[in-house]
Amino acid sequence: MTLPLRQRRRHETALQIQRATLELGTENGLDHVTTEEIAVAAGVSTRTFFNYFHNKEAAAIGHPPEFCDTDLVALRDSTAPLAEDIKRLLDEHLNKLAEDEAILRMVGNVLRDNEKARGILDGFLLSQRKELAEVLCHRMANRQAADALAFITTSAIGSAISLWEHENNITLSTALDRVWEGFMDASKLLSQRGE
Amino acid sequence: MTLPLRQRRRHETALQIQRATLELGTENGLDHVTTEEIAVAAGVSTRTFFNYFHNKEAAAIGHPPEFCDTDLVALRDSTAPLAEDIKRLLDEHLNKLAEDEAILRMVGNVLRDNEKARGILDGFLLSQRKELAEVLCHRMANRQAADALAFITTSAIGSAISLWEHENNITLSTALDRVWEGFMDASKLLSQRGE
DNA sequence: TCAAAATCTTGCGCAGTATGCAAATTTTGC
DNA sequence: GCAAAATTTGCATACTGCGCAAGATTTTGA
Repeated sequence: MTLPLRQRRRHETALQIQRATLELGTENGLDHVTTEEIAVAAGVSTRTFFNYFHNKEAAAIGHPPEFCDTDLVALRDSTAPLAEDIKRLLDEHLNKLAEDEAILRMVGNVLRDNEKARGILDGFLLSQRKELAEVLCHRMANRQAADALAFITTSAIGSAISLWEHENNITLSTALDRVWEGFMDASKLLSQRGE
Repeated sequence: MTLPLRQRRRHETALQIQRATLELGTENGLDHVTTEEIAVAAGVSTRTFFNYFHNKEAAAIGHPPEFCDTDLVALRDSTAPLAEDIKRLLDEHLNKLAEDEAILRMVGNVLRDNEKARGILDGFLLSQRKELAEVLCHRMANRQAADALAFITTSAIGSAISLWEHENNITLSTALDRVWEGFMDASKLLSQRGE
């Protein structure tokens, strides 16, 4: 836990920049705030801003948490029903996301009307999906099915966050429950009388 | 079929710009080509380029086909098994996409390493997903399940294209078959012993 | 058929984005 | 403390995207 000063500073500055970006960005939309304004608000020079992030959209997204390695291993080796195991992984992951709801909400605001930010987030999801598909391959022979499950799983996270944003008085956790239930219902509907 | 000259011109110029963008973009990556180069290649001024598209990434994506209205109505009103109906919709849609495989392949190239372009495409998919979820709501009580199905459906298109790009000697249609089979398998796996 | 109205193209100018480079500053290890 | 390593910063530069107004083209309607 005792990282060198330099690394702690770096981490902290990155967070400050992300916060400044999100706060200014949620007010009037990220497109209407300049990188210079963000840099000033974060207390660094414009040039330094670009040392931390390639662009303001990346700064808004920041460094979202990845799937926890131990959770992935648990998913790979478990023999419980697949749906239960995946749901457990999602619950764990959402707990991490729920640690800073303020940021999560602001990220949502920015994503709503910024295509570039969505693209950047999409990149993150893509790599998570790949990682997950790799793990799921160990539990099923069919590669395409593993990809499909990975797709369903990662998109459940986004759907849950979206539901949590739009409904009032709902926790992230119950939002995920509702979304997951929807996916389970959808699975049943698709399986019915399928050839 | 006899549109005014102005509209036909407009449509044609848009296509020329898209082609120029994709051809230059696939060579060295879209980031390494300037809007001015694209404009020159397309035979218009830089300013006109921006009259047609907000940015070069949007020019690369162009105006992808949407779900056909009659197909959507058919899906809504059919009483056949849901999986069959959705597959039929997807087949129709992919046929339209397959009409210009050259463009489709170049779009894929550009998307691979351009976040902004992915974000723009994501916006298209989002609206398609909404449209589809609206339709699916008529066939099931559960809103979340409709959203989930819409998600699965639209992502099958992307997966199919991706598979078609990476495997040699495979048609778009058979790529979709494989992907869809994967989704069906995934559905069955999720349904097994689910509470 | 022709002139007015509507629409489109283009050049110019300007604010903002992003990066390379080198000097100044800060942190680290000793 | 001090030299080496890493970081921040200002400056220069190329590119993006759009407002504006002038000029060109197409459509409309008599």
